[in-house]
Amino acid sequence: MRIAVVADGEGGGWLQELDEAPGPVRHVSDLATAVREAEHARSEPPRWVWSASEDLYPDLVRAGVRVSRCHDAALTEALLLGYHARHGEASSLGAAWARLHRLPVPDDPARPLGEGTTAQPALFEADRSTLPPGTDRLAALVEVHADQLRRIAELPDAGRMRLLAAVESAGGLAAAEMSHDGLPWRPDVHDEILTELLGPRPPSGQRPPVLADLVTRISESVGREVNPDSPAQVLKAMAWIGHPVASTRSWVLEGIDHPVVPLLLRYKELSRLHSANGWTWLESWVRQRSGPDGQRLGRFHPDYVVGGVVSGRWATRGGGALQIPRSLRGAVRADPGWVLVRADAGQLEPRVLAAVSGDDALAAAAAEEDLYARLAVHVGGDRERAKIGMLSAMYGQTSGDAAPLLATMRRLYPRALDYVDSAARTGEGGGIVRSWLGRTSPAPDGWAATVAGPGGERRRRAHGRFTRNFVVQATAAEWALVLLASLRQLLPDMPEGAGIVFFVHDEVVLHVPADLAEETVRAVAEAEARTRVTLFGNSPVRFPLAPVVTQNIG
DNA sequence: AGGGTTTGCCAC
DNA sequence: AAACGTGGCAAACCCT
Repeated sequence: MRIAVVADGEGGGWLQELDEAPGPVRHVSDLATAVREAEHARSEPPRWVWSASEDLYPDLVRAGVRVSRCHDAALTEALLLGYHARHGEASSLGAAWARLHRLPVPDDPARPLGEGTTAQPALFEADRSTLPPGTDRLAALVEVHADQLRRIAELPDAGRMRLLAAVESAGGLAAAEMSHDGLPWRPDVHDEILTELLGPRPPSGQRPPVLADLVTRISESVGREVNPDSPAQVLKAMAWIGHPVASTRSWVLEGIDHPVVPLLLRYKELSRLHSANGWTWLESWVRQRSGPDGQRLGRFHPDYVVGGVVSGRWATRGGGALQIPRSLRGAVRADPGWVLVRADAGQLEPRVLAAVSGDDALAAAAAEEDLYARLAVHVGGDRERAKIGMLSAMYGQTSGDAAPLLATMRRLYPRALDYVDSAARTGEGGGIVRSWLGRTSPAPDGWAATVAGPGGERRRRAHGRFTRNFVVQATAAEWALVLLASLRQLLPDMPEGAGIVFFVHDEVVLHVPADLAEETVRAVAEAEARTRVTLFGNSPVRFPLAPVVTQNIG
């Protein structure tokens, strides 16, 4: 059963059941309650059909309502446009409807601030769909939805795109829920870590003591004033002391034997921590004082952007949630009486390559807990070299040791290497490639001019590396989406705020009451099994997740 | 003053 | 060892 829904902007909305034929339109004055009731009315919950989870679902979640599944028209539209190499085009409901009626297509609306940073009451803002004023929005939604189902059915791999649309939509739900619940983050622990490394917090605008001291010592070592934050000044300083460098990147400086180098490297490391994730970050992104919205204290609320990356990985807006430095992970702590369950899909991309290419030898290695260790046995070398060889194949690296390693890989894993080499050739020719479920790489724009002009060969190669990596990275992102979708379904009933609280590409973190830890771990294992079979049937490839129950993930 | 670009580093 | 994919972000830099 599918139910189409649009909000009326006053807390209510219109619903319409979609069986073989659309049922009667029903207006409700309390949309959250109506959705909650419909969610539990049947043995199987409905699939909600709406313009965009991003627009409707945060309000529902704030009202304490969670839904099991949905069809997100905007995310689905973007997938379908992408399939036909039309990546840049607008994908909101209004745009899809306009294309259907051969009307001028409106641009997508600029996205409002994320749920993590705002806290408005649940009002179900009427319309971010860019439909023309006066349009029957429910009818337009039903029409676009039917059209999307038809367009999916026409594809050569309809079943795969149907799955992709479903898990992309589920990702939208999971993202809103995670943004709302937030990652438990202890400001006091964060402050301890910063103070330990940087010294006590300075007045705003000043350098922390440890950094200030390093600046002094760097200047003394060079023999004149240097602002290490300025690459230009560091370049001059290095030339001045007789060690000219082409750039001030850490790995370049590392090769230079001079007493100032360790000081500079230490400064870079700590300065990065201070500017990116220092006290200012803590105050901006972790709620420490209660407000009117009732959000929990000590939570980091990243604003996830589903479908924000061409490969299908998620992006985030603000707060840099996908780049939390390892040194700060200790600030992620379970509440008293609760635990964190962390599950990390190790070596995801080579496992994905083994599964999609059907390479028996690589699949055999990917049936093991440590794929690279097995590779090393095959290659007859050490694990580290085997890993470099594999990564070279997936990223298109050619420098350094890569060439001989790649030759070995090609001999041992011919089908796997064919798979990525073929994707690379397609990209070098300006073509498009697809993930396992049909997410499609964007066609390069202005290709003829790009290739003809100066640096054309270099750019051809670069695009080949992009498509080479795309077929693996995009499929890995699909694996993660199916896992998230499965996990949402399999988790036991949980109290408010419990569940998945963090997700980065191949790692999920759940925050649950301690007495639910065991069930949660079982659900993670079950979700992995379901994901593997859903995507790759009876492939021998395994995707070890090794869920760990902890108080902190540092 | 403010916007756009460059540099460099963080994550996977 | 060092330039190989996807990104976000901050500070310096460069321009209007």
